Amino acid sequence: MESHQHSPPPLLLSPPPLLLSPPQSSPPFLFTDPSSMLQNPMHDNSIDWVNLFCGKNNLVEDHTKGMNMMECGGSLMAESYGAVDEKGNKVEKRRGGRLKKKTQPRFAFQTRSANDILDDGYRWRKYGQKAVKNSIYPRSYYRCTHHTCNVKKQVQRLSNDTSIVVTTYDGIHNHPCEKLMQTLTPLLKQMQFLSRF
DNA sequence: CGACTTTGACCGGCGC
DNA sequence: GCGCCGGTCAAAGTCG
Repeated sequence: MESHQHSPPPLLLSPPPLLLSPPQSSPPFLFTDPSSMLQNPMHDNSIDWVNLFCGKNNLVEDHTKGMNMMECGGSLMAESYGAVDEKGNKVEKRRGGRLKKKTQPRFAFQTRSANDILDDGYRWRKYGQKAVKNSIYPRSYYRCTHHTCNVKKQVQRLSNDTSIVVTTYDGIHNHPCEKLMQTLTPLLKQMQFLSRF
């Protein structure tokens, strides 16, 4: 690696937690037009987490969809804040359309990709696939393969726009992202070494 | 041979 | 009560 006179950007010196584990630290937002993520040099269809949390964001509430819409980093995202029960507690749909008290954060991403599997750096095991109503494409169910992690995600292609894949995350990873750790570990080691001088 | 995918069965809440 | 529907299970199959 070429040596530089200038110090590395602050991002590399002190990577924010979201770089190590995006879904863990990111707010529950949903990408609806993630054109900027395609420019991410790491993966063709991965999320550009860095761009996402930089810049000025415009927040607009959409009560009809139970979402906060936000423009950020060239992407349109949405936070699903879900339904509210009679006592004002947050609830969310669970299996069979049942409602339960919200216990885990849930956030979704819409990606324009030919590939159904969003490469988010985590390892997933598929545990089910279902045909869903009003969609010609099945919904796939994945669980994080990390033994202590209980995060799930659902992947479904939109029937009215077949180029868009909706990925819904259920829960928070309790471990760092393997891929990003692999990428960052050599960098961090080198920087720790250099910082001793 | 272990990790992962596929796929049909099963479960349980909801609406009628 | 019953059927529908979405989510999960688990056995069998596939892959590297």
